[in-house]
Parts: sequence; structure tokens; C-alpha cells
Amino acid sequence: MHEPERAGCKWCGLGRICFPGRFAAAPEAPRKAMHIRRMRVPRGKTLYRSGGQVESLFMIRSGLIKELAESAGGNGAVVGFALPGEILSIQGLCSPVSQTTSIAVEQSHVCVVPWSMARDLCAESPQVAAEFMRLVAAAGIAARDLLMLIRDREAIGRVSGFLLNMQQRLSVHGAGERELRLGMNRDDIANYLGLSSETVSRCFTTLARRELIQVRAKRLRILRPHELRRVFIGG
Amino acid sequence: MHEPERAGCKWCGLGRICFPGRFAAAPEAPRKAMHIRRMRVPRGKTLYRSGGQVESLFMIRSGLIKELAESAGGNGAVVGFALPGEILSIQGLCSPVSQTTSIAVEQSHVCVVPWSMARDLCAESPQVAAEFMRLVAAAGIAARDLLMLIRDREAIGRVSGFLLNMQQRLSVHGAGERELRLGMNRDDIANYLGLSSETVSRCFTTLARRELIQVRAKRLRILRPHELRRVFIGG
DNA sequence: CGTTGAGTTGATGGAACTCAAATAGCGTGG
DNA sequence: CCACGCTATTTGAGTTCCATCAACTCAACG
Repeated sequence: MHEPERAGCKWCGLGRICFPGRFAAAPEAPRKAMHIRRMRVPRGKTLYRSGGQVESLFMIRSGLIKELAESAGGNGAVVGFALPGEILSIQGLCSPVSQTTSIAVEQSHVCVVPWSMARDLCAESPQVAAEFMRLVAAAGIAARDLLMLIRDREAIGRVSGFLLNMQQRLSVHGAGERELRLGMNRDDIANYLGLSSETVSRCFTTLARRELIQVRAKRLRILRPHELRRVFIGG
Repeated sequence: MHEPERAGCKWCGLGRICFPGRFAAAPEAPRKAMHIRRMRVPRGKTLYRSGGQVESLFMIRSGLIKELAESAGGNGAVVGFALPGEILSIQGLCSPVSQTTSIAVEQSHVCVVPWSMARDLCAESPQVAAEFMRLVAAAGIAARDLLMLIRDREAIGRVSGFLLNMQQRLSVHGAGERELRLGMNRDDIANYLGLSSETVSRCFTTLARRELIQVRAKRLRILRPHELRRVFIGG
């Protein structure tokens, strides 16, 4: 087993909200003062469910959590993956009932911030409110990014874009530059990209044959990011 | 020519923000006090451009405006249509630079609300701020709805969903129940749904042959909404 | 060694895109 | 009002891409 990457308060997307104005200074004290709880989420466990109350905001410290929307075909549709340092259930700030379900793909650790607290902070400080607004908007932008990723783009372009996106997001917090570990299986990737798992597999092997990447199970190395980007854009 | 439907202050999505707490009461006075400008947008004119500054929030009074995102294929990708009573450029509240371009599909009339004013209102009243937050979240939800509309769904399902969605949105403000006028052309619909215009056309004729709808150019009538919904869901 | 589950590879059919041609709308000016 | 031309839309034929089904490999595990 391999120790999964962790993200502390330094990397947390909530940073500026937790410590408005004094980001990354004395990180331990304020967290305690705000009664932020930490929590372990075993692989396969549901963090919150579509249609249920969302009582909290979640920040991923380690692991990988997938977000599912209700879809036509009974089974949920993967609409996003939350990586360490990223935030989940932001849209809950607007409607009390969750529109999505989130499930831990692998064992994960999260910080739990009750909505009541977030709301109080928003009411007190316009700065914090603006910061939250930005987070909500970012969630919307992520949705549109996924839309742009899969629309008008054939399978190999979607897969290339997915890999580049994962690489970029993982490298933000110091994970290996080109060596990346995909926590999710082929089915989840396929579902996310609107493809079948066989097609995802075929795209991986095609890219590997062209020597743009190397794949072995969940371990993946990007050999030529530049060329991969060309495939993504549509060469 | 046909007089396009109009939307007054009563129908405006900004209603609760413009007159917090006294919605629909004395609609004229407050609008004047807030220096809200009205504006005519000729067909084909750009309201704001991707990469440019967005200085204002726009509310559609009449007409039809399409919103485009930068796409791989040079030409923009249609990510949404704004109908009378709906709001445009909300995401601008978070980032000063627009991520989308919006163009009038037909001659339109809009109300223009400067961002500075919106921001001031947010700072003054937590209620207004929450209302804005909801609008921002709604924009994100719209993006995910479009995603769910086109993913894992074949052409005829997408077209059916599009028609049902348009019918629902148009009927909110009193437009004809089942008789609707599509302001946009087939290319725009196709682009929006991630299809080719020929495929959209074929779907229309298929639905017409099955007698679920009637089409003649941009005029469209939904004959059997229930059956159409079945096609949408995936019968 | 057999079992199990994930991943890969191969073969086939169907859906949608592309190119191309025919037709319908629609505004313009005679 | 009608003829004209332009554009939008429809229809047709051929091709491509991907989902599906099925067989196979591979590694982990008891």
C-alpha cells in the first residue's frame, strides 16, 4: 500500500474563509476555535445523498470522492471528482436539499464545516461572503468545463483532456509532476466522460502506443504533455 | 411581423433583489431610484464578449439572447439561451472578466444593472446577498442540467428535452401553452445540443411523423407533451 | 490451483456526422 | 401580386465513430 497524498490547512480551498486576512498564519488555533471536525470516510461510503439534507460543507484532506447526479439510466452519472484540497457540496449553500450524491472512491479524510457556521460568517463579513460566492461560481464553472470537455469532442480528445486536467489539479498541491495515480476505475472515468469503459481503455492504449503516455493499471505517466494537449484540442 | 412577448418588472428574475421584501409593489419608483437603464439590442449584436470586462448585469425584457463559450472549433459553443424574464452575466459577479460571449439572436430589449450597484446592495443587505448567491448557483445548476441533457442521451432524447424545457420556460410568463416560437435557427439548436443541424432537423421530422409535435419553420406546436416526455426520458 | 474482479482486445451493428442535392421560407423589388 | 434570389431547412447516400457483446489476459488472494 501507498500512503495517499494529504492536504493540510495550508492547501485547503477554504483557507481564506477560515482565516480571512491572515491566510496560513497560525493555522491550528482558528480551526479549533471554529469547531471544525475531521472525519474518516471509508471506501464506498456515502458522504451525502441526493434528495437528502446537506448539513455541512466538506473539504477533502486525502483520498478521492466522486459526485453523482441522478441520471436517466437509474444509476448515477459521475459529474465530478474531488481531490485533496478541494471542496464538496458548495451548492448546498443555496438549496437545503442536495442535488447530488457523493461517494468515497477510496478511503478519504475530510474536514466538516457546518453550514450554520458558514452562514454566520457570511453575514458577519462581506469579504467572506464574496469568497463563498466565488466558490459557488467555481462549482458552476466546473460544470461548464465538463460540458465543454465532452461536447463536440471525440473519445480520445475527452480522455486526453481528462488526463491533463487531473495532472494539473494533482500537481497544484505538490503531487508528482507527470506521474499520477488515478484513484478511480475505468467505469468511473467512462461514466464521467460519457463513454463506455472499453472505449476509455482503447484510448489509453492508443495514447500509449503513440508514446504520449504510459499506463499500468491505475498508475499513469504523461510522457509528452504538449502532444497530449494537441490531441485534446483536436489535431 | 409578430410582436415578441415582453417581460416587465413583475416577471423579472431580479424582482426580489430590486425590491427586497416588497416584491411587485410600486414597481416603477424603485427602478428609477436605482438608475436602471433600458437598452435595445439589435439582432446579431454582441452584449458582451468573452475575455472582456463585464460591467453590468442584464435582464431580458424581450427577444432572445444566446450565450457562447469559447470552444475547440474556433466558433463559439452555445451554452444557453436567455428568454424574457431571465438574467444574463451573473457569473460576472465573481470574476471581472467574462468567460462567455452573448449575442442577440433576434432584436431584444434588456435592463442594465451596473455591478457596482449590485455589489453595494449585497454589502448592505444579507438578504440581497443571499438572493444573488441563489442566482449564481442557479447558473451553475443550468450548466449541469445541460450536461445531463446531452450526456448518455441520443439525439431524439436531447431534442425532446430541449423542446420541453423551452415550453416550460416560455409558459412561465404567460406565453402560449403549447404553441411556441423558436427564435433561434437549427444551427444554434444543434450547437446547443451537441448535434449537427441535419440531425436536429431529422429529429423534428421524426417527432412530427409520430404526431408528437407540429413544425413549420420556427413555429412549433407540442401535440402530446406526455409522450414527448417519454421520448425524453428514454422510451 | 481455481476463483474472482478489473482491464484489455476483437468483431459487429447502429447512430450520427459529413457531403451533396433538393426544397421551402422569406424579403425585395418589379 | 408575382417573380426572383437568397438563405434556412429538409432529405438522401455514404462513412466514421463508438456502444455492445464476447473472449481473453492479468494480478490478487485464499
